[in-house]
Amino acid sequence: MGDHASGKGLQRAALARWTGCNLETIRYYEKIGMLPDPPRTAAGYRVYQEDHVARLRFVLRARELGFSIEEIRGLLDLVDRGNQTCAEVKERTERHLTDVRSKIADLKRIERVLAATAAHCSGEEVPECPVLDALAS
Amino acid sequence: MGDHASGKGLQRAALARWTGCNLETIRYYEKIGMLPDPPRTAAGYRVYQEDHVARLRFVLRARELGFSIEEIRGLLDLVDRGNQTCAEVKERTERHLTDVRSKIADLKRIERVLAATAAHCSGEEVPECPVLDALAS
DNA sequence: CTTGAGTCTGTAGTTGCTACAGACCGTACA
DNA sequence: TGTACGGTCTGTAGCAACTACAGACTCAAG
Repeated sequence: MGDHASGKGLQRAALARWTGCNLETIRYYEKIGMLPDPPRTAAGYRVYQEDHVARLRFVLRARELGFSIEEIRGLLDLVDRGNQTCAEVKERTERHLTDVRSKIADLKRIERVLAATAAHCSGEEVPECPVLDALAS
Repeated sequence: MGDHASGKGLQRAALARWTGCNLETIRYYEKIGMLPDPPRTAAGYRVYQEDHVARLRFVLRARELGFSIEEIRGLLDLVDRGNQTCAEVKERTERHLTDVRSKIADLKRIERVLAATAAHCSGEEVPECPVLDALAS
C-alpha cells in the first residue's frame, strides 16, 4: 500500500494514520468544507498530498486546543486570504483564551464541591449520604 | 394561573420557573425517564407536585456538577432503592472528581499553549503569525 | 480466480438538549 | 355568547462534532 509521503499520495487510511485522525472524520471534515476535496483516482478513491496533511494537522491541533469548527473556519479563512493580520489572529486567540479560563474556573468550582461532599462521606453503609443530600438540597 | 407551591400543583411552565429549568427540557427529562410521568388533568395537562420539584432540582444540580445523564440515572437509582450504600455514592463521586480534575489539567495545558502563542504576537500587520505557525507545525 | 482488505456512498446513531409547527384548552374581556 | 390570547399538547427536526454502520465496489496477492 502506498503509505509513504513521497510518491503519488496517500489514501484515506494512510492520511488517518499520518495525522492520528479517525478515518471517518476525514470524510466529515471534507463534507463540511474544512478540508478541500482531494483529487480522485479513476475508481473514485481520494488521493491526498502534503498540503492535505498540513491542513488536517492544523485543524486537529486547533480542535485539541478547544477551538470550535466555526472558529477554525475563521482561522483557515485568514490563512487562505494570505494577508494574515496578526492582530486579528491574536485577538481571536485571546478571546478563546478567556473562554478556556472561564471553563477552568467553572470546573474548579465543581471540583471543590465534589471534593467537599466526598470528604464528608463516611464510606460506610449508612442510609444518610451527604453527597446525595448536597445534590438534593 | 396556579403558580403557587401550595394548592393543587404546578403546570409545566411553573415548574420551569421554580427550578430555573428550560420548559422543553422538562419534557425531555420525562421522555428519557429522569423524571417520573406526572399525573394529568382531564385535558391532558401535566400537574407537578413537590416531589417533582425536588427530583428535577437534583437532576439539574447534578448536571451542573458535570455528571452525565447516565451517571445521574445511577445516582437516582441508588436514591430510589433507598438502601443507599454511602460507599457506593462516594466511589462514584470520586470517580467523577477524577474526571473533572483531568479535564482541568487538559484545559490548563491548552491555556498555557494559547497564552504562550498569544504572547509571541506582535499584534502588528505582519504576514508572519506565531499562532498560526504554532497550529501548523 | 478467489479472497481479503481497502474504499466508496448515504444514512443513522451519539449526548443533551432546544425549537419549532399545528392542534387543543381555558380564561378574561366586551 | 363570541373571540382573542395565552398556555399546553404532540411529534419531529435541528444543533455540535463526530462515529459507525450497510451494501456496493476496487484492487492486489496468492
